[in-house]
Amino acid sequence: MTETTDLNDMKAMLQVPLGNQIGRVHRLWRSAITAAVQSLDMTEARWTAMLHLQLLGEGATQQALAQELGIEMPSLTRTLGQLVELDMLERRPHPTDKRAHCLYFTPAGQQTLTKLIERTMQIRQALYRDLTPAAVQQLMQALDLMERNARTLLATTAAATAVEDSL
Amino acid sequence: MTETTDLNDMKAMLQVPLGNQIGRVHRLWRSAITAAVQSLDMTEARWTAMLHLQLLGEGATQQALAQELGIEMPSLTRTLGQLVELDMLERRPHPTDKRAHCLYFTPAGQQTLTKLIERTMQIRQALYRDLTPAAVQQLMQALDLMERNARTLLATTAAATAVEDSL
DNA sequence: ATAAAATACTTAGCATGCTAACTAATTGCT
DNA sequence: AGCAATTAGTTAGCATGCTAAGTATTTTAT
Repeated sequence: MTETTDLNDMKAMLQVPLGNQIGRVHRLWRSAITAAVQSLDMTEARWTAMLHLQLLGEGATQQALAQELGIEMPSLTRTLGQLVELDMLERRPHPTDKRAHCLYFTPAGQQTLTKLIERTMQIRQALYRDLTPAAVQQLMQALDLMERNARTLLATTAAATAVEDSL
Repeated sequence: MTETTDLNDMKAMLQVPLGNQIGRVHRLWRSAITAAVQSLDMTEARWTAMLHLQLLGEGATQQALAQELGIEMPSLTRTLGQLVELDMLERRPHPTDKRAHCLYFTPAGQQTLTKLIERTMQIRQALYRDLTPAAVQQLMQALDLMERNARTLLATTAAATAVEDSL
């Protein structure tokens, strides 16, 4: 009996469009942030870059920041260009590597950062409403697992699919 | 002591860049799918529309499908245009409402759908690897909660921010 | 019965992710 | 030392979400 139930559970699990739910929550979360910070000339990509630069510490390279954010360099390049244009950040030459740039906040950027931290804290609070710290923890762990699984999958799928289609 | 710990937990929770993790997993999940179905001329938006049309049943309107997908009409219009172009779907006039279109699979669309179902099942299986059905369930519940919270927040934030900024 | 409001859909254009392809600098191998 | 491979960054262009604004139809309210 238990075994049957487990199998059913497993089957049911595969029907759940979890990926879509993740996408939906991501879009909503993005909207919520955008609404809260647009008056600071900030968009999702911009405030994310600002906050994560602070986490890494000023002086980080673009490469390091891209890694931290989990996005590709070209995506970041565009956003950083905007932030420089807005006088939030500046790119300084790397002390030893002439290819690399190091990122620093401008005074205006520092001010904006402070407000940003305040507001995103508030938004997180609202989004996590009714979620226990334990639940957030679990959520994070489950997402980490899915991230690892996805990376593994990506490393192997392309080739396999090509073979399959040639049949 | 317990109280202090709870407060610390709460504070720690607010530091977690969960939103970013959600975005990251979403992008990876999208990549995994795209890799698996690109040989069918399918992209994330396209296969999602196909599968959810099947869930709703043929004959659904675009509006109904947009709701099911959790996206806005213009996003869906574009994707449906592509699917019609690819001879996967057709838009037929609604029997009573001249504004609306009803969606149906073409024979080619039916065939593609079958393969799509197979492959996405496989991918889900891979992504859920090491996650128990209970964990998936919890993940889904937590995401639902966050979705509701985000919707509530969105309904109120814009106005509040405007006021705050005027100070 | 008719004018106003709402609804289904489309079109146009922005934001942000991506890959592909390029330059310039660094590292590594012989 | 010198050429090949790698790495940091950029540019160009696609995919897919969005909002704003327009058209045609339907519903609602007077």
